Amino acid sequence: MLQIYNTLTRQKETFRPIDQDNVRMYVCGMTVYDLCHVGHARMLVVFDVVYRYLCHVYGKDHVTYVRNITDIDDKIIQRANENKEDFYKLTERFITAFHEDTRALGVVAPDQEPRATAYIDQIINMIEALVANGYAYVSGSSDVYFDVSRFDGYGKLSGKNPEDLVAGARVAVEEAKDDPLDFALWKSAKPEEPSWDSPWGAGRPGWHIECSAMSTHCLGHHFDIHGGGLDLQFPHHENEIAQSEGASGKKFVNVWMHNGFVRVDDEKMSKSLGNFFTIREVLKRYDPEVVRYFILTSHYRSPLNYSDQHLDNAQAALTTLYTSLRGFEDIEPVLREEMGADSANTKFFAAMNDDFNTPEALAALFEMAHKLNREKKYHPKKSEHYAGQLKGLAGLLGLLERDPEVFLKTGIGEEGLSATEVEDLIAHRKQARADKDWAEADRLRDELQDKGIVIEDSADGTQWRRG
RNA sequence: GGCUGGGUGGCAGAGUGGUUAUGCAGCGGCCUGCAAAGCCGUGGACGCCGGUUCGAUUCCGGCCUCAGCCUCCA
Repeated sequence: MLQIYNTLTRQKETFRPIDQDNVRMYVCGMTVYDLCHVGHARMLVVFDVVYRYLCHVYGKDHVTYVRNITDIDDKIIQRANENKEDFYKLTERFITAFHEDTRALGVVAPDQEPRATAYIDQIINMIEALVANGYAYVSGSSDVYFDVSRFDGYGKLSGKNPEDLVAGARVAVEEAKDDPLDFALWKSAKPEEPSWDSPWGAGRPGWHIECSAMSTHCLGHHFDIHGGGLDLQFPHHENEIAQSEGASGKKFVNVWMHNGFVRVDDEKMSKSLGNFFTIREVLKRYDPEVVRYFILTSHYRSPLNYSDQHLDNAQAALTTLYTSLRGFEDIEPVLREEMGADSANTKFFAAMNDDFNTPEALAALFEMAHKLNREKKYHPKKSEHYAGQLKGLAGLLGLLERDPEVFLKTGIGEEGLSATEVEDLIAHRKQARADKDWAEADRLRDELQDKGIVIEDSADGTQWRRG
């Protein structure tokens, strides 16, 4: 039974889909005005694993994953103005870059990727419904605001109560609002800004309403899982609940999931602190699977500290797993979840069923790799069987999807020796060894070592990898 | 100030009322021409102070401390 921690109830719950034949998940994706950084990578990878696992449990055709793109908001307009660039061109540019990054990271494409600007009609309809239901009002400046005081239970997701929020509000009170907690649904157009016609005049949607409109339009008024970064919990997701339930009169989402932050030197990685690393920067120095492994070494709700040392560690660990698969290049991934299957398998699924405990699941992968290695010499059939299972389980995490030889022999970033140059030096060393010229053989090995090539001799010959 | 969530061995990071996390690094051994890889074995931990308990890192209370949200943010 899959257990998921629900932010709404602050406890782990057995996951029961509304409809087993159509499990529905929505995740707040990117606001596209800049390149993605490692913090975004975490969100993408975490929910990619959730999606993969749901597909495993319920079947690929029975899961619908929607991850939106916000392509109109204050930051985008601001950035477009700074660049003196058309806002549409700006967002196109960063959507392209975003897709390149997700592909590089092996993130499975969602079933739908709605863009806010394609949902203006639905957004307007929803705002009209909110006005009609008495949850929204039009200000003197023709902006439309959500009236937080009208919505019972505001704050239940983030564990805040509206009175505390008012007391601690550091928000500059906008004249047009009745109450500082109220938030904009529709912003009237300023000169030189992109705008759309609406019953309240030309303008553009507020940020929060976009996600409510896109998610309910794609998945219905009531669906299973809504995810996103911890920083979206308040106010974004709180507002989504208020808007969606206010407009439909139905419960919005059953399970809310929030991933923790990536930190740098114990501080949140963020644009404003300037301590971020973009995905493409990191991928110049580390294999994408290394980055994915690194992200999965901590539980998705825990903080994750970013540093080169941690990436190096992840690389070493992943190399160990790939090394165990050497010689099983064309192995078929095997997935067996039945009871009584071997312990590593059981441990893996128990871990994943326990709120996607990927650190435990990775530990199970190493158990499987050990079994595989132990049997390699005397029971190759058994070993092959474990190799298939290892590939199958790792595949659910998006790991070990490459050919081991390719992974082990591909260098990232630095130029180094070419494969043929390496093979050439190894051939020379082979001759030296045949001549029992150990000094020359060791000299060649040291030479390779200096250039980042690790040599491994065995009865079948010499293997090499970049280390 | 209000609200969340943390503090685990050299590093990272799970978990548990009494028994091995796991990875990287270390140490001993096997294997090897020597290595590497692999295998076998091994040392090392639960912020502080109380309480509950036969027994607490694990439950309860207090304290210290860190991070996050309360403003755009994955």
